[in-house]
Amino acid sequence: MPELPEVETIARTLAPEVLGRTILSVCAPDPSALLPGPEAFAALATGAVIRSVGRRGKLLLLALDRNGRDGGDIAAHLRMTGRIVAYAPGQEPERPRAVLDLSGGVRLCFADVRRFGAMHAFGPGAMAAWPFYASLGPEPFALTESAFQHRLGAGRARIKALLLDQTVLAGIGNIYADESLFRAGIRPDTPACALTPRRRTALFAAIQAVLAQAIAENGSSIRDYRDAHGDAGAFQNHFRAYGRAGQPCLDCGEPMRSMRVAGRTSTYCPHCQPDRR
DNA sequence: ACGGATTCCTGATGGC
DNA sequence: TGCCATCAGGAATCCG
Repeated sequence: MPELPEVETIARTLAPEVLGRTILSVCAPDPSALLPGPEAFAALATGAVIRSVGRRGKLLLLALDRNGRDGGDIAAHLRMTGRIVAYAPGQEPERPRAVLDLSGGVRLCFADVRRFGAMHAFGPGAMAAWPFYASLGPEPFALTESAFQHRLGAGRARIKALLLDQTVLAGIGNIYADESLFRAGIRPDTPACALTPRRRTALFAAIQAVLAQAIAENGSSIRDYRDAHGDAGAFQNHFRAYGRAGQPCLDCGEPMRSMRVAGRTSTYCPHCQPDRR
């Protein structure tokens, strides 16, 4: 599922394919893929030039330019199975929900078997008023350690629920929450009020280290994730917690266990991630 | 207010 | 081999 490292990789691989190209036309085999609707999307996007490719949390962002002025934005949320792939002329998109035809014969394809994701088009300045966008917390790499400590608060909310909350920190999903908590030695259901400053420091370092390594490995490909060239990532080969329930802990050999936290399967080592310290 | 359950959706998987 | 139940989960929404 595309989280911060995957979307970052998509942005990096997509940029050289689409920067400076004009959106010539839009088609949507699945009209629900485009918001606020296929006609409105086409009206906002057609004729605009892709000025920059970026990321905010798990959102892939295309900044548009129209006649040298701000042309609005396109924000794609891939949820679980979404893919954004740039196809060269002659290549055929695979099961697209939406296709943007760009100058030079390039086609930007949005595919998404489970249809949870969407591409949103916004006029100039309008994206900032989108509630989801406006409520996003800070980027994990644009935040001081003390600010991170403060954002976790001192309530009874379980730490994993906080890491998954995009208003607390933007970009972390189930994979990187489990991996970060394992590396920090913190059980997923530990309440924030039980985390000492020392534990929070370890968690902050673990989050940054895990995300940086995952970006360096071009993300994690469990099943669906691909970058904008259609290539898989490699961080799934470095998982130490996610998906390893029943397998021996790579640090101590004890069987990994799983529990439900915040509605998600959470895998942890009962020895290396003891409750409350 | 805050946590939990439900909903959306389809393909992979496992049991029988 | 085929069928069916279960599971995967990001975020909106509802509910206690």
